[in-house]
Amino acid sequence: MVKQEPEAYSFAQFIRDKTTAWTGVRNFRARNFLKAMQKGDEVLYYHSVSEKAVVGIAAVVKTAYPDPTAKPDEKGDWVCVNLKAVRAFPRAVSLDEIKARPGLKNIPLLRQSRLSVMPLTATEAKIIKGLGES
DNA sequence: GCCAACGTTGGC
DNA sequence: GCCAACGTTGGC
Repeated sequence: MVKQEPEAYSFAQFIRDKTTAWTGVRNFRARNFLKAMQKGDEVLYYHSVSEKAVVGIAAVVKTAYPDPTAKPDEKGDWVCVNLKAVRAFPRAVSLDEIKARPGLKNIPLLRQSRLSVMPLTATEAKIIKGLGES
């Protein structure tokens, strides 16, 4: 799952762009999760702050490579991945709904709200997709 | 290498 | 707009 403020880069914009480079991640843990992404992996797209809901699905089209927006003197080897927008959910899955699901109690989104890139188990992803596409 | 101070993020 | 949580920075 990746997280983004809709004011900064909304899923609607992402759909229009079709693909995007997921750059600008400057957190070590988030970076490690970026590096772990495999081509074809599904990515849930969460709108933070003003909307607080999972709004759609994307997919990894290119695995981690050096982030072109990172300055050479910035410490850490920052990476980005390329994502493609797959589809918007017919119905956004709100943070409240996620909190209400016992099966989603342990997702990093709830446990560590500031992490911008995080892994989900297959089961967790399935529950959220089930809600969003029902 | 520890820890206080500060900045940022994100939920409320 | 506030504040808690977290990460980062800098003094010691």
